[in-house]
Amino acid sequence: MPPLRTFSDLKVRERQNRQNIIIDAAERVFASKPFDAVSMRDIACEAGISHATIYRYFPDQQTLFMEAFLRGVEEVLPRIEEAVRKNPDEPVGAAADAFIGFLSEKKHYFKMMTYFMLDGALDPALLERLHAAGRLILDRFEGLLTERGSVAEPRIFAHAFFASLNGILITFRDFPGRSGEDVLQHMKVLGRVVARLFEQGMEKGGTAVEGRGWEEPGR
Amino acid sequence: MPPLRTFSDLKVRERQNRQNIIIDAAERVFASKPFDAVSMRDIACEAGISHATIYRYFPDQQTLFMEAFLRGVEEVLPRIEEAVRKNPDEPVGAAADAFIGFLSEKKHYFKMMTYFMLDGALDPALLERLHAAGRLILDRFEGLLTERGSVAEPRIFAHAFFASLNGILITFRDFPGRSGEDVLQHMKVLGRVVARLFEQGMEKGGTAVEGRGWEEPGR
DNA sequence: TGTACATCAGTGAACGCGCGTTCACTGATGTAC
DNA sequence: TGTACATCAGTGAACGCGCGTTCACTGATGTAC
Repeated sequence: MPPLRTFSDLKVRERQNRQNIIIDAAERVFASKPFDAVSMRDIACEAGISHATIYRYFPDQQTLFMEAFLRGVEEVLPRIEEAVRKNPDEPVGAAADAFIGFLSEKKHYFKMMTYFMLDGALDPALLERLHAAGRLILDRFEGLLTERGSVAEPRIFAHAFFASLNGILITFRDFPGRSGEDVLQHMKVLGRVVARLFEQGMEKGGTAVEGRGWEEPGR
Repeated sequence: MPPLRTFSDLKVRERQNRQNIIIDAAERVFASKPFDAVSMRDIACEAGISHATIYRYFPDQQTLFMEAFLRGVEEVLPRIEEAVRKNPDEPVGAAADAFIGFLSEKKHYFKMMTYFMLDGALDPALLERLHAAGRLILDRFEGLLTERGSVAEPRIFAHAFFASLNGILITFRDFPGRSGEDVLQHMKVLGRVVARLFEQGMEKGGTAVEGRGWEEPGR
């Protein structure tokens, strides 16, 4: 956080603080009810302001949602780093564990990610921010995998690994009649299985499946 | 289809036909616009009836959606069988390919599946039908995997494989600035990578990751 | 053959609701002269 | 010191919309007597 030198700086900071309070409120609301049921009025109520006030800080709902989501990405990366640091003998498994643990604990981030991925009618500028965030995670996964061995197309493996972890989260979250603890345990087991398979694949080396190259947009 | 012996049979059949027309219309609407944007009025319009008429055939929206979705499951299984039959030397990869190809072609089924999995507020009876459908697919995947080798907990591997394929679909569908053909190609490559890793894991044998047992509900 | 009745597909209008967003306005604070 | 003005956070009411669902009703068909 840059120091405050002028009254003008303070004004900007205060505005940012107010924006943050709204995002905080949005996260709490997202955490408390299904995604579809979250309205601007709910968020405003949680933040203790009128719903009209939100529009003084965010141009529309999608932007607010995206800001809230991007916080999740900022948070998950340090979690992965920490897990890798603590488990140097099985970094991929630890990363999978951290990823699943975090997105399972903070379900609203995952719900938002799924929503954004699924609906597709996002403003292009917001979409680019979403993909930039995805690329950060892919970069980290690719780094972890290439430490275990060398394949012709490591990025493909990173894509597949990332997708697998997402799939575990979407397929098994909210399994009915299970405690949250059991579900988390099961998802983590699946994450370990996948991580081990990818590690073995990297150690075995060789080429990825034959197929055309694939450039991520904006890379 | 059972033969028609009585006028009463015919009446039942005709009612089923009308239900099917509504479900057909629903699928066409789902295929044409984002999930959130599909309304009962749209579906009625597509079927050429008043929206009130739908309620003479389905008690509510969720039930109609679920009926439409379950058709997808009925369709995907034969596709998998056919792919396996045609590619006896790499059944897992062929199954992954068929699964991804089908759900990518019929995007609305996948959208519905994601919606149901994500939102969680389903009627219990409908939820059970959803899980029964999932179990059918898991059974088939488990069978394919165990043909390649033996592990302590094959069901865990089937779960992870199923989840990975779902993850590929949700993570990479609607990649912006790509033709549908490119995206499908990429997803299929990822599916092959995952399939090969699972095959290798099964061939290598051994135990799944340590973890508590996991019983699917209703099994 | 004729009449009264039952069944049921189908319908347009209406209900009640909640949504995202906008607007005209208030009121507090700081500034220029 | 006082006054006119500018800025801007915040607001309640309203707009316009579309949704899922229900309701009272029509009209066609078959049935009982």
